Amino acid sequence: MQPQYQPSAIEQAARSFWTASKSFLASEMPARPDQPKYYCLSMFPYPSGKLHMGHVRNYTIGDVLTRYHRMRGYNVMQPMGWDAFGLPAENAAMQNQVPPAKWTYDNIAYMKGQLESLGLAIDWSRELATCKPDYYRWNQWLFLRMLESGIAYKKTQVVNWDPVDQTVLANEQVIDGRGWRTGAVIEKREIPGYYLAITKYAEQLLSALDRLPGWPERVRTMQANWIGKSRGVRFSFPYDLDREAGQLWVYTTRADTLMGVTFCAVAAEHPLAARAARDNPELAAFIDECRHGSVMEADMATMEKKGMPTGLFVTHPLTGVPIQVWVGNYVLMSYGDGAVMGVPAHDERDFAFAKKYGIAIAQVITVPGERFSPEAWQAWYADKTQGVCINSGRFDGLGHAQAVDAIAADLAAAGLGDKQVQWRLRDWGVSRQRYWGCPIPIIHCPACGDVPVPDDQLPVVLPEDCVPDGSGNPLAKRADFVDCACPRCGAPARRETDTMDTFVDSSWYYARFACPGNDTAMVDERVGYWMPVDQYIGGIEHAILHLLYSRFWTRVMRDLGLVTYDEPFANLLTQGMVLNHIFTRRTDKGGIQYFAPDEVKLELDASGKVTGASAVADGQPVSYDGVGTMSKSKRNGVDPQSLIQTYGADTARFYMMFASPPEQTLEWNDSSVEGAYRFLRRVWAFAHVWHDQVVALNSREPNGQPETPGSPLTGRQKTARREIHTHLKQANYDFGKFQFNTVASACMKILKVLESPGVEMADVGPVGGAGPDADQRLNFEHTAVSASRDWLVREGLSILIRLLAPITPHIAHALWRELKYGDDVLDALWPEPIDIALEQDEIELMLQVNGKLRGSLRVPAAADKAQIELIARASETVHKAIGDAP
RNA sequence: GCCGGGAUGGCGGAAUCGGUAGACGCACCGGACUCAAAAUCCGGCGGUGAAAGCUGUGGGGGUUCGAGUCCCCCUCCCGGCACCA
Repeated sequence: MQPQYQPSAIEQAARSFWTASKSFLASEMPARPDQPKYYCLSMFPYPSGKLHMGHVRNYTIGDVLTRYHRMRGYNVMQPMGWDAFGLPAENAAMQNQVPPAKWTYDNIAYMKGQLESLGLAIDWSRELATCKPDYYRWNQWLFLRMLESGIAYKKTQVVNWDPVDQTVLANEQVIDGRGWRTGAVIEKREIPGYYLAITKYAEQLLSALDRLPGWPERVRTMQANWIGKSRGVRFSFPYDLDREAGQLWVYTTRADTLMGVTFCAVAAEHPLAARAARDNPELAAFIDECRHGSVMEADMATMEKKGMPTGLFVTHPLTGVPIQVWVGNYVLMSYGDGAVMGVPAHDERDFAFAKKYGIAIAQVITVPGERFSPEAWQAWYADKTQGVCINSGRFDGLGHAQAVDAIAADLAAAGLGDKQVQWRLRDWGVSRQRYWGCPIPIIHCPACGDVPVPDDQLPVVLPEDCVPDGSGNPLAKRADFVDCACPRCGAPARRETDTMDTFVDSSWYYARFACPGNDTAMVDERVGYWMPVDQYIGGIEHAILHLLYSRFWTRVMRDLGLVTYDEPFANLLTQGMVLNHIFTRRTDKGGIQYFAPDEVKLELDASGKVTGASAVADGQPVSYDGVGTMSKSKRNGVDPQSLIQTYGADTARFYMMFASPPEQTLEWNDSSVEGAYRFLRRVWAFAHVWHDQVVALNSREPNGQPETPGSPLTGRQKTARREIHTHLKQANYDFGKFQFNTVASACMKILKVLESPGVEMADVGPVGGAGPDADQRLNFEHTAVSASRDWLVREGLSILIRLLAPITPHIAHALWRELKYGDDVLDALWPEPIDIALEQDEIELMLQVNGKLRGSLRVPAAADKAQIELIARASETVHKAIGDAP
């Protein structure tokens, strides 16, 4: 055994061993029939070039769980793949004149090497890349099924247009009016495209959230908010304009205030607004302003309410009073019918609007004991469950719920409306005007219109040699792709050049992992064995987009009879981000200069407190700007590759697990990485020192885990053993809670116990001076004390190595073999604390008198309450505490 | 505004059922080894105090023999949603 810990050598050897023994090949036919399956999945990466720390954290968490469950006896599967379509490939292509396909495949090859160097227990035989035809053909196939069932449909609609990426974005991909990827201000454009009717599943997607106890509360809440169910009344104001009769439909959650309507407001894009603008240039100009200006403002919520009267009047559905219609910039065309009733007395926005334009304010709700004033209505009328109707004719005196019921009933009787549920969720627009994506399998025929590509012509293969130049979709210029024959009439036709949103690709990859190699079906019976995913791990940033789409896609597959489960991910762990310190300096020109943490020297006071910072280069002060996500622009990134090269994968993994619980953010600290390395070195050194004794014992009793040592343990050894088993018990508890930071600390504590001098000394009272150093341990005589000591060390090390195995698999693998515990720690039984070891003769009790801590007391573990009280009363501290009391 | 999560030493973080607050690590301080330094090892490390003790988990109340933990009120921080009618 090497005396020095050499991570690169032992890590390479361990990985060669795993590869040679096909250790991580998963099978639907487990070795033992009673083995439960455990499908552990980390969100697959986009092959952007190289791994970042977020990936390392994500995949380490997944790997720890995979290896832990394997040693616990589960039939585990941990696959990996590549979310390989996407815009960065096109951008890189434009910069380097390289086809996106080549760029992507090169990145995959490099990043796969990086993942392998982390020592992940991945079944690479299931690897997939979404940009390969054998994967995306099933996107196309399912899309065609959705067209048949009406889930997929084509429409022309105002869409979110990202001017930088030159493509449409789904609502989910627009954040604060900007593109989720580019940050560019989104424009509105009317473009035809394909949509998936996710709204048909809105009710299911919402109600099933309650049946996902393994998901974080936060994610479920975010999805519920996004789906946005609201109950109210949809009704119409009839109108008759120049003998052109019609109805202005609106939606309200506050039908009880219907009698307080003093105006109506419609969105700029509303047909009624367009009609009024026909002979009103001023209004037309205003509508134009709204259309172009509104989304430009990132802070729409605080934008001033603006409007203009249309001069058109509609009729109040119950009173028949004429109501003026306005165009309002605060009315959204995309929600409800793009029109609202205006009740200034009981709605904040309507109030602001009415006040600005001098529209009447009519109170129709009163709260007993409060005096109404339009300015102060919010203060006393915040809760709609209080208050009753007034000035509302026959509805006077009704509370909120009864008034809504009564008014809805009257509207229904008049044939003008009824109660309705309204959703915030919109259908999912999947057309993208981009090259590097899955082709939409449609052919446009001049005679037959839009014709689906027949199944036997799938996949529609994307040419991989295009180099985009930034001027639109290069597919449109590829005659060999575009020109085709209409499948229906055979006439020359054009192939659709839009590709699918890449979120389609990631909506079902987890199911495909269960069925590698099937080229005749999207999925097969093997999904029945592996799915749903038992543990999914990924970033919180996917809480809405990817996770909601996947839940929707799963339901579509279920309704087509492809799968039988409702939810794809039984348990979800959202790992925290990896942060690092940010150092800056203001430049002369007023800009900000960033300094990498290793370019900064911290100034400390005598207690170790940071008092200032300066740049290493020039000694001038820099300011500390707290922590933030690692990024190139802030110069605070740490490259996983150099970390692994310096310390090895085990140190990187151990540090990641130790620094913070998985769900919390992790603040980078170079010194703590050193600490992790130091610990693993100490583990190795300790194993080296005891190598011969442990090997001797293991060779004598190859299968032996005897629960009693050959010669009895000394008192100190007994205590040490109890401590080890107590830490083990704690570690097992924490593993169950996914609290890996305290598991790591339990490992450190166990090593500390094993290293403590008392373990190898006879009971001769307190040991004077420092304990014997490592070299002396080797020369220790083989007395009875040393025999029981060897036994204790062997047991302690076997526990420690197995606890470490999921976190630092390479060193655990090497030590397990070096010390002859067995051939493969992967096959070792998970360690369990032994009751006898946990027993104590004496226990320490804390003495509290009147709630104040007054000392401690050692009593026999078997003592009963009366005995303890007797001992306590006899103790001096108690006497003193009682005696001092008045 | 609404929803969710937080606040514990110089720092990252422990504390499972209401029962020794600060485990473990980092940083720092002292010592050993060394010509010296690094590495390593030993010891110390919330505040205050010579000590006994007192005090201390964002702030204020409460329940309890006993509260970081339970209840009420407040402040601040992080994340999500938001002219959603």
